Amino acid sequence: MKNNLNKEQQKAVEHIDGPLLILAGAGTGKTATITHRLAYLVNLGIDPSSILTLTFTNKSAKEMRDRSFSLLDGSLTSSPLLCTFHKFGLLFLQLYIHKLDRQNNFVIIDKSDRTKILKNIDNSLPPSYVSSCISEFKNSGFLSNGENTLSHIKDYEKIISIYKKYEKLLIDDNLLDFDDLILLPFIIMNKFQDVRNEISSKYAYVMVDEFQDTNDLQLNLIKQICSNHNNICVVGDDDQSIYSWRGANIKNILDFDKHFKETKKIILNQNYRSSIEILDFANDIIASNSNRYPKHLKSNIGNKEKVDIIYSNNEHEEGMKIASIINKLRKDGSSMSNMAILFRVHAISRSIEEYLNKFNIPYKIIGGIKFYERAEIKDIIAYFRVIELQDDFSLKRIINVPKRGIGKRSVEKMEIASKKKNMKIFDFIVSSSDSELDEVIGARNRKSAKEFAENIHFLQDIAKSKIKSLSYELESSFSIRDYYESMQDSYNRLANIDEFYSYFSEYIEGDNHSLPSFLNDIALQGEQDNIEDEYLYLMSIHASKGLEFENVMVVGLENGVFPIIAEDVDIEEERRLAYVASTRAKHKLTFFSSQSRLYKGRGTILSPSLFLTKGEEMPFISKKTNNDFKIGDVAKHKVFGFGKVIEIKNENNKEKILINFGGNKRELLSAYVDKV
DNA sequence: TAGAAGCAGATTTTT
DNA sequence: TCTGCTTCTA
Repeated sequence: MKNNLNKEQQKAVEHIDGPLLILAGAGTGKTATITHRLAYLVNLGIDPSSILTLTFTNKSAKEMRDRSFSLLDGSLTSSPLLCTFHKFGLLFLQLYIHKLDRQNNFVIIDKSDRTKILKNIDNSLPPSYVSSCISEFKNSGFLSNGENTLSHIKDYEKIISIYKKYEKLLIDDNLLDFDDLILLPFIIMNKFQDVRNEISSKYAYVMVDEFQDTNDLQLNLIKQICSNHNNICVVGDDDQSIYSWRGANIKNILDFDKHFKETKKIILNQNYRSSIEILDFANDIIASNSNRYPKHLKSNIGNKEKVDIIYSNNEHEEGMKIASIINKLRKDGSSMSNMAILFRVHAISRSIEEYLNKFNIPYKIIGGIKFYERAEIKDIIAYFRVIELQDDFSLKRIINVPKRGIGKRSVEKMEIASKKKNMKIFDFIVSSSDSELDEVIGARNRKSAKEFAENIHFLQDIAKSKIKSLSYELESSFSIRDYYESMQDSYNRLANIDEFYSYFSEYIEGDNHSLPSFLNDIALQGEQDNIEDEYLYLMSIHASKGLEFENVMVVGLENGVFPIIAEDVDIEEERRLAYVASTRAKHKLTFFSSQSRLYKGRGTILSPSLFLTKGEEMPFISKKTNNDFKIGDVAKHKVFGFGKVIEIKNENNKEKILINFGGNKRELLSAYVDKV
């Protein structure tokens, strides 16, 4: 097996039994190490199918699969399982969900489906808030009928009651949300020792990527899987833990040796990505954190390109500067995809876009609505699901799309009537006589419901006999194209649908690929944001994790923007974000900081981020008391200069003064203005 | 049932 | 300031 690993990486690769924690700093060859280890185990004669590797994203699962398979030169006798946590949960539940008296023809719902369901149950609390509470419950191992440690939550009683209704609805319709894909496997293994033993002996070697991002439930799941052997190898970087707000618990990696006794720890320090200058800066930032394993990244790449900090007076000046720098790089022949613009909050990208447009710089923003979250795609998927499963949830989505007169009330009536008969709505439509159905929804709606069911039956036959033409037949049976054609934004919608169809036909032509497996696969499929050469990419720092660019520009380095300053914000996590952003850069790193910015609809005066000033100056959260201004006093402001105080008022215990700066009147908090 | 008008809320979003 | 959602109106 060819390899050019360093000593520490090699040590990690050759560790076989017992818990191993690999602390891999940014750019230290984490993926190389994990994939080499996988190949190493296989080359020792260990059955590949007994090796389980878990990741968080489809993208990294694919990358690891490709890399480890290429190391193995096709010498595999069986396949190692290398997939996301959620995919593992899905595969598990297909085999074992019957233990909970549920069937394995479940449908996976996404976040917006869940919000919609919650809204229908009770709209008196914000559904998104309830949704995140439910996630929190599920991810801390809370069961709908069990105990919990979260009773301090606001509106607790009410949320629990919504939660119980929600769970009942999921069970009745055999739906699973994303959290269930982890929670239910945990519950099953926890309850049934035989299953736990079976799984643990099947997967005798377990690896987990990005371990710093695991939540409590995932850790517990891993413990179950490893209960027979403790052969657990995790890779991660506590300094890159930036998902605490999604339940990720940094303690999982910091206290790893408490969870798994006799852990061997290997630290990868040698960075192969960034220049010394960039690493010095990044090391310097992260060194201020106390919740971390002390470590210091090293690099042999010196290029004498300093880390730049560029200040601007406002966001326009900043946009202009960024666009001209990029334009110059482009003229010098640099590929657009070698550069990236990163920000903490999407809201500040607008002003930059304005100037990129002015300079004709082609760019793309990563983030926003994902392909599979688009309404038109979800509609088509719902049709496919009705064809395959006839589940109520999908049926309700499309029974009136395109409009066929079966409105909300009619659906409600059918739902009640079908529940009485313990049937799916679809089966109720099919099996009821005309007069029975007329009693529920009236003759006119009965006609279109029956017609709908006939069309679905026809498509079911197509799915069996010539599945390749399913999308074509779906189009013509339901005039779906006409429906979207009439909508605004029809061009994009139709293009999305076409893309979906072509993905479907590609998929279906593969080996052993059926409609059910297609539906399961796409349920967990995120968008593959492939970086294309001809575009400059703009993205949040979160979205940049795992990527690298020659030239990285980070904008909005101002207290209150980055770092965000608020009561519930963990400044250490903000610092980790600064660390992640910095370590994306290979050759050149530039920070932009503006003295004012139009933010949340207001022109705001801002001070340079404490990540740049090392915390020497933090007026945004300063305890400075109000100045004792009088009308007529001369005041000095760091940006607006000298002016005369013309009005003083007190609002919410804050002194505000109106100052005349040479004809320009501005109202400012007096704590930000000096008396002269 | 589409469009207007009014309103709150604005951090990140691997599955 | 802008967006997305709810409520109102024709």
